[in-house]
Amino acid sequence: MSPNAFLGEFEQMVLLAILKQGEHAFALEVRREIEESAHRKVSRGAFYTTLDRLERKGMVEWAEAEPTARRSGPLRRFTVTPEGVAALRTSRRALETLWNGLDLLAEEG
Amino acid sequence: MSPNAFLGEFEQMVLLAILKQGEHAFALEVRREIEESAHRKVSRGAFYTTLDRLERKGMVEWAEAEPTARRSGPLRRFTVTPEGVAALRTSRRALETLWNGLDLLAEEG
DNA sequence: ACGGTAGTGTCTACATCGTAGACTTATTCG
DNA sequence: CGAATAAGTCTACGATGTAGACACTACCGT
Repeated sequence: MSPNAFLGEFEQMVLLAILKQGEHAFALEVRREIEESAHRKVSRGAFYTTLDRLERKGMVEWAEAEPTARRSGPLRRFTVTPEGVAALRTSRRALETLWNGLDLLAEEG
Repeated sequence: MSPNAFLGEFEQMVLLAILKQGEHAFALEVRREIEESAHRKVSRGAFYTTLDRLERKGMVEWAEAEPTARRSGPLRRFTVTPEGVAALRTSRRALETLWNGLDLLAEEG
């Protein structure tokens, strides 16, 4: 994979939300996870566009699942690849290092 | 301030690096701080462009300083505003919440 | 003194990421 | 059947990330 495995912040959130749902997460649950954790609305467009980009980077994979209720079309279940986990780690470390020593700032308000 | 106080990842890094340098940080030192912490090159263009955008958002302020050595033109010293600190906190919390419970993933490699 | 070199900062241009909303297709309910 | 609902696709555009060429000034060596 390209060494330029940079991840945007929203991309990180999507990856993390998938991981939190355990293997083979469903879209709806992932979106809900992000909305609750980040306290912000996530539109379908934003969500799927980001998911597609992550797939193109090889950080996410998905498989179809059988429809279960009130749905149609292909139902996807997502998984984060090892590359995705590695990229996540890299991004986190960079920020952690910078935050190091400034943690007091993170506590207030 | 606008509710749209979103910060990109690089913007966060710039803000944090300024804070780490203490009040009135110099550009060179801030850049170096980022390069060392994130292990990546930071071009002048990327750096100043981001700084200007942060200033427009009211998250960074700067003042001129007297030249000290081997320099020319206006020498700037940067400061993060309270709004900047608040935005930083918000961004951090969103990701922290998502990382919560996945910390094992951050440790390996 | 003069050109080379280095330290700042500006400007332009483009790639990538973030985001909304309309559109499509298919299922359930009345 | 038609209305309401759900999952996913597509298009388009604004916000961020990033590089490199320019311009200006100060120091150095010859």
